[in-house]
Amino acid sequence: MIDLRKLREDDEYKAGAIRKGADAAVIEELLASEASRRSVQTELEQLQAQANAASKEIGRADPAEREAKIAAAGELKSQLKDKEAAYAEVAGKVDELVLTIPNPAAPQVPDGGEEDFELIEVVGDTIDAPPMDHATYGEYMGWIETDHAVQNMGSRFAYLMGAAVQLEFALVQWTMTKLVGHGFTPVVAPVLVREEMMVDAGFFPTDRHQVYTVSEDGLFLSGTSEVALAGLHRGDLLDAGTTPLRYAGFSSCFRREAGTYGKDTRGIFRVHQFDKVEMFSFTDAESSWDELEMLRGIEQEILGDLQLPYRLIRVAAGDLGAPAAMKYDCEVWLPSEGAYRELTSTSNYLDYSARRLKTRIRGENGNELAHTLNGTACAVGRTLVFLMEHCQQADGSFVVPEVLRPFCGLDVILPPS
RNA sequence: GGAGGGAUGGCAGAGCGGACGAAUGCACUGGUCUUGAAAACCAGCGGGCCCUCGCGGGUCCCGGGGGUUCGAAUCCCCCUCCCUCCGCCA
Repeated sequence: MIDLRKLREDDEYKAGAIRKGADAAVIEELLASEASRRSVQTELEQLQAQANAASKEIGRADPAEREAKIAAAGELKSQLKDKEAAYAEVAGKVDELVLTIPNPAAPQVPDGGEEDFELIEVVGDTIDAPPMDHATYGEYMGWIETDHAVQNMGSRFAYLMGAAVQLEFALVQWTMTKLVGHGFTPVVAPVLVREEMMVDAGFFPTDRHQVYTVSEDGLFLSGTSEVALAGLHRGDLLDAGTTPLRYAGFSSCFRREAGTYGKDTRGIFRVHQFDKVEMFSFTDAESSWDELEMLRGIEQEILGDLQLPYRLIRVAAGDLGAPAAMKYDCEVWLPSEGAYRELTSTSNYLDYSARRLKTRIRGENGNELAHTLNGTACAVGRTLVFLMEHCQQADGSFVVPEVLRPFCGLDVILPPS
């Protein structure tokens, strides 16, 4: 949730929201509602003060005077009811509108949409397409089964099988080990969450269409463990000095992929269910930008260790998603497509999500909202996609990246004879 | 899934319609005492929002949301969670 006071007072903040596609008219409507809410609140509180005083008097009054005083207080009560209704109406308007305003883009974020990113760094050399793209190769190796998956579960589902499963767990274990070394607390996060959690983490109402609903129980399947990790300090007032708090969450992730018909339909590049190791940090307001650089560094370290060629970009304002103020993407070279495709991403949400989560830090001069950040450590399925093309040899064998070998006990995986 | 019992400040725990934002203890902070510490004593010791340059003031919050009442931590309804017993289960 945005900072209403800042939206009112800071023009650059407001401009940042508009750069992300927020409707300027809606923002003005929100600001007008909020101004009206404040004035109604003051009036309401004055009435409440009168009513409270009147009631207290009744408690102290002589029994003889009570009846008259109760009648007088009853008069106030009806006024109060009207004012309460007026307040509820204007507050409801503010609450409704405020959730629709995205977190303003930070000043350093470029304008524009998907194509308008800022290229920061290109690492490693691109290679030519291997004999088989990942989908063909996955089927060839017996690693990806989609025929029955489609019949049983529908499109965009796959069975992962054979040595690919060992690679999957090796990636998870290797990543977790690395993150523990960086001071992260490992977490296996619940995937089903309540609606309030989705709202507080910043996913509802804007991304509701992307989320699977378990309506009978009022639960939602989260698209990333970020949701549950954000909830780890929901409502907490943290002591200064306890941050940063860093968590490495593992979970399966579920996405409806609405509106992506016909896009990335082959193999497992874009599926409804995948596993992911996610980094999540709670920091104070002063250190979140440094933290973002640290998360970015870990992502680059992981890609470097896997020897995947990639480019680092700063995502443009229009492509940030509602809660991020700034986002880096690491796009890895996908040889079969001759293009860089997104593998990992890290964002600074500033206090946008913490405001709803009510995650605060006790400070010398009052309490302040925490900042939250997240970053992909390893999107397992998609990492396998890239590995299947980069580690694929001319003879069809698969050379396991060196860093993973201790974690799966595999070195070279031979094709079926 | 069935039957009961609960949810109060950092923790423990009173209060069960009227001066209660809430006793008391512990923890914590400052002070007195002490060579120093402990003990003892004194004081302080929530959160959100609004108004105010500030001092300060107001309001809301006793799991969450509604309701009754002049007045609710206290009474009623719904929800969530926890505990005990039974059933089921990896």
